[in-house]
Amino acid sequence: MNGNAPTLDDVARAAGVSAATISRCINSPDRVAESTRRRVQDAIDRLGYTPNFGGRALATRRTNIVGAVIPSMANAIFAEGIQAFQEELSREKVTLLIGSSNYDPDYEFEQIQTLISHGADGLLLVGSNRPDRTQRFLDARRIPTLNVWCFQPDPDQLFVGFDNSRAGADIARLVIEYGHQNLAIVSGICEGNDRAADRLAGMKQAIGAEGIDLKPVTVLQTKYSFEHAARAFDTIIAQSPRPTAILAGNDVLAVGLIERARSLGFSVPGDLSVTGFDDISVARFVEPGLTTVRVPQVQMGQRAAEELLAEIRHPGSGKSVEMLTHIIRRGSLGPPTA
Amino acid sequence: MNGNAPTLDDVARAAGVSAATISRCINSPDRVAESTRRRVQDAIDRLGYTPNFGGRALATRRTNIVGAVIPSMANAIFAEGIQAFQEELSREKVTLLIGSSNYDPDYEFEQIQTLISHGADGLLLVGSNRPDRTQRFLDARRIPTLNVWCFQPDPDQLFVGFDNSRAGADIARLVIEYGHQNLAIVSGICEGNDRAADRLAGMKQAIGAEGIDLKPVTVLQTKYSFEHAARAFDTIIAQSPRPTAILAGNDVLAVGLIERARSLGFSVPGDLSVTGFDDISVARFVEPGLTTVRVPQVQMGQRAAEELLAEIRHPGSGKSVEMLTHIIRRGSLGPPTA
DNA sequence: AAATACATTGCAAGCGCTTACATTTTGCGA
DNA sequence: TCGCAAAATGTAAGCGCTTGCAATGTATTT
Repeated sequence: MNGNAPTLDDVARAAGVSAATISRCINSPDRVAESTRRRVQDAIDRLGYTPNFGGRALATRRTNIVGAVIPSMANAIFAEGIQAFQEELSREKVTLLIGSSNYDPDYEFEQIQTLISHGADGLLLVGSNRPDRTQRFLDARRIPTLNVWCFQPDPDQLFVGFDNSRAGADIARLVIEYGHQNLAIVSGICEGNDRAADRLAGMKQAIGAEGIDLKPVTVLQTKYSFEHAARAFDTIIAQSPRPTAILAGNDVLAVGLIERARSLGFSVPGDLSVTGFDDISVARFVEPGLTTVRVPQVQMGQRAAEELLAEIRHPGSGKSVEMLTHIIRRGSLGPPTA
Repeated sequence: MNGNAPTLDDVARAAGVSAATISRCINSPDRVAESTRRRVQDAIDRLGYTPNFGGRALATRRTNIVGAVIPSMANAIFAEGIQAFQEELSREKVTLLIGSSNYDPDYEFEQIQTLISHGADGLLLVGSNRPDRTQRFLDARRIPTLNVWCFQPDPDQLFVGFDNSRAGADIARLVIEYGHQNLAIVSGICEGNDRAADRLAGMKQAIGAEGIDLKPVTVLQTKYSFEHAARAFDTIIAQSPRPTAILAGNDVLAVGLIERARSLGFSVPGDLSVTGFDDISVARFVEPGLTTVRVPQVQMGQRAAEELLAEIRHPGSGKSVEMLTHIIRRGSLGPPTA
């Protein structure tokens, strides 16, 4: 904190009223006479007073902080959603504390603990499968928690997300409709990442259901970075027969694949089709544009804020909501060339 | 907060000692006998106790929170630096609260106030020119503040950044060295953004110094987005004579320009060279790779954390540090074709 | 064995705020 | 003008924690 911050008492003295009145001025202005309110506001402005957070937290047993732990800040995947989430929160004067877990469950747990001990009234988490230890901690502390980016019909947990598996199946089916028989999948790393796992499962299931033999389908799991995607591309392109389409587990991978393909002289989708997942903003700007699954990030962020706040204010009142994804067709998926 | 959280007193009772001892166990374990410490630790674990943040903040007048206000979370520009900043902080058990200002000075002020009232011990801000109102507030509260992404030799303020103007001049000079005479600049919006303004000023100054007439140089200011860059490209490409090189104010703009150029059938750098600024991760992955100014983000984030913490713990001890940028040459800049 | 130093622990005040309750002021009808 | 309800304000008790100081216990020295 900081030594010269004026306190309620300072303001009270300056305005010639009691501390309680100042407090009321701030928290329920309508319980204070117009004239005093003006005088108080004046003093507040003059002194540059800001309520001390610790004191308030202590007294109300509420912090008006909600925490979010996202897997990564380094790419744009969560940026828009979080931004929307934050905007919605700040409309309600609640502050967002963000931690990032780097896709590591242990680190996620640490971040959660930090957030909680800093008084978060509620938590936004990405995905839903976490270690027992984490889940037990959450349960024990009865922290309102909402999971995004996934959806399960589970009455004990709150979700604002979508069915990754179904979306994965959708895009796989589309690729097959285009006539591709010879596929490869570049997935994110599934361990500890239910979104990646579900997407992959959905893709595989759809591929199998369409009567394509899954065995020869190359499936790679790799980190979400352009570099890793490029390396995955090199592996895949060495196969024979060479796949005519690559399904990527997200757009970062897909863009990495496309860039690598083109810099090696392959044409997309001429020699090779690529599909993505997420529809982040680069998806529209790579050449060719990425055919991908659109995730309603902004809407998801907003709705998550609403439901989480509801749950915080009236436990039990938050509702799970399933959002729909749809496929955005751009140029990166075309028919295979025989 | 949350009703069932155990308090110090609970632990004290469980361990059969006084609250003070528990507190000491946590904060200065060496002032407590080995045996008691074990007993206390036991009780803490058993009860799942976590210190209440508000109480602690109130008692110590320290929150161990530092705040950062970045202009935007929606693109990757600040992501790496902030990530590095956060990692450095968490090594010291300090938590980072992030706000984003959307490049709006008013909103920045609001975010700063929120951060302060939530008890931030110090602040990381991007750039240094802010409205008087903001600066006055900061001064009045004597909040340790550190500015990144820019550098000025000002003993009253703390900087960990670099000279945008010089870097802008550097890259402009390089473009001219390649033989370009007919230039355009697509800058970020300079109002309220000293980095953008400095970069632009540096570019102009270098261009003038190299004996090129500045008047006909098209200078556009636009928002940092692919879309806006694409629109700027359309304006520029309609000029005659058509510029042979476009200097972009940052990589987002540059990538947007390149993508737009290529999708309209122009070759880069054949028909047109493009340079960027920042060296964000896409810069390496667009086709062609972006020739740009490398900003040592990670290093900047780390160093900023160190200096800000120093300033917080011992006011006056934080040091400003100027970092160096250098140009990364990739394929997007080539000689003009006559 | 007494005196001393030091390590360990407890006591209690107070950090800045909210809020139930008590008190004062105001406005209005009779 | 008085009485009374309602509105406005004040009083004071904590919220959970840290920390200076006091009290106790233990080891060391003479």
